[in-house]
Amino acid sequence: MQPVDDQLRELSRGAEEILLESELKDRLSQGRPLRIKAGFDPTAPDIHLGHTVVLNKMRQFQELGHEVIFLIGDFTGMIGDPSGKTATRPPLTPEQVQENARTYEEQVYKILDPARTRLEFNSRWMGEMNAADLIQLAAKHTVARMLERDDFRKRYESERPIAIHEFLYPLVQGYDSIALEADVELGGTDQKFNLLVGRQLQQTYGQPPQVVLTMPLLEGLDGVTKMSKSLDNYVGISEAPGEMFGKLMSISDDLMWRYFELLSFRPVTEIEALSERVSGGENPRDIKFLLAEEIVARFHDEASAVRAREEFIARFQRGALPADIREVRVAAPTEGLGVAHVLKSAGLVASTSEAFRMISQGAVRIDGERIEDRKLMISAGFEGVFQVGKRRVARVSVAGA
RNA sequence: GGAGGGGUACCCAAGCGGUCAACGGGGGCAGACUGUAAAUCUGCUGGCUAUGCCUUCGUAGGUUCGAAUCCUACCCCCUCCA
Repeated sequence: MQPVDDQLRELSRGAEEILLESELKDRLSQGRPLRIKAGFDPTAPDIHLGHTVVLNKMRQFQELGHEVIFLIGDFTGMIGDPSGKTATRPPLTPEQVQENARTYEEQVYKILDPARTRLEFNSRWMGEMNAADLIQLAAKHTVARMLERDDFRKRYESERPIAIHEFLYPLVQGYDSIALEADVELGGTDQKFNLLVGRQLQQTYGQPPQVVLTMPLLEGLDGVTKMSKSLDNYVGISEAPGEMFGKLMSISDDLMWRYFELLSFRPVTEIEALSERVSGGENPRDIKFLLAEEIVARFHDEASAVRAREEFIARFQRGALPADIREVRVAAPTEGLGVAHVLKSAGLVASTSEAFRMISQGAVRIDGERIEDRKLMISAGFEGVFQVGKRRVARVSVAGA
């Protein structure tokens, strides 16, 4: 194992908070592999880069020789965690949970080392708990302490309802730490309260309290709100290389540094050097290329990353067509079909109204030539590459009836 | 159970009898520019058999030449009282 100070430096990189750092140091000094716990809700099996911030940290622990436990909160998921939500989440069936867990595994092992990851489900111990056990657990914590949690307190003060089971949720999560005898628990900053409950409960159950390590929430592509699927500002880790590369290139030059900090495996010193190169007048785009390539290579491979970059340059710098163009056949009467209808049938626009709008804005091209006549008829038998803007392309063949 | 406020396009939000397919902002899309799908600027942002027509302002009716705007009923949300 590496020296404690080296480990500590590595582990605190990018971390929002470590409670308590001195305790982490002590545990690392024991020279044994620590049990690292991180819990995941089985409701969102489509992992995006935002989720990987914590996964990256888990991986670091693995690389340092610690035991990482990937805990799927199937029991809690079946109840539904309503915290911070406006609407109650629909509870999941056991089948859905199983299905989601499988999807999770496939995706998560792109970052984690499967050989060094222990997969657990909290139903293993929670499923056996009876009402008396649960009440006993509930007796270990007080309402006042629950109300310390920001969202509970706000709701309580503004007289909005808090259901009793919402209080149970952090308790169950804390109990997971007891069942696993966790040394460290990782989570996003939004999990801080729950993680701290775990610390407190472990102590009442006679265990040393776990170290809590929180990671910041990654901003989405817009750079403002946190990355989430519902806001559609995310990069899914299963996305195609080209798509992933393009999305990463679309982030603002400022946001790029945040992504480097939280997503890149490059050493901090190297990132600082990159930053200086930009200050020195280098094109930030080229630095962004490095980021996009690293990420694409991580979830696909090096070759795909290089190809994605080359295609990006060809397409957006030189205006070339993408490598694979979707082929579409559109049926037309013998007298032909208006452009707007061809575009709509080919799925390049949502409606003929949109097609007309795009034409009037100069966004439509056929075989590279800009179309200005909205009444243009495309005759049966015509075949060509239709473009709407830079990103929507299809090779359309118009077949006679 | 009582009193009051509100439901408008993807989101927020104006409009409160005709000039409203509906101000403004956000988001999105497109164009220009560019060393980037950065930044910036400009435009667009209901549908269609398209310079006209059709459907939209919680739902269903009604008044009116004419309603998102007025009336009635219903549904939903919020605040206060009990």
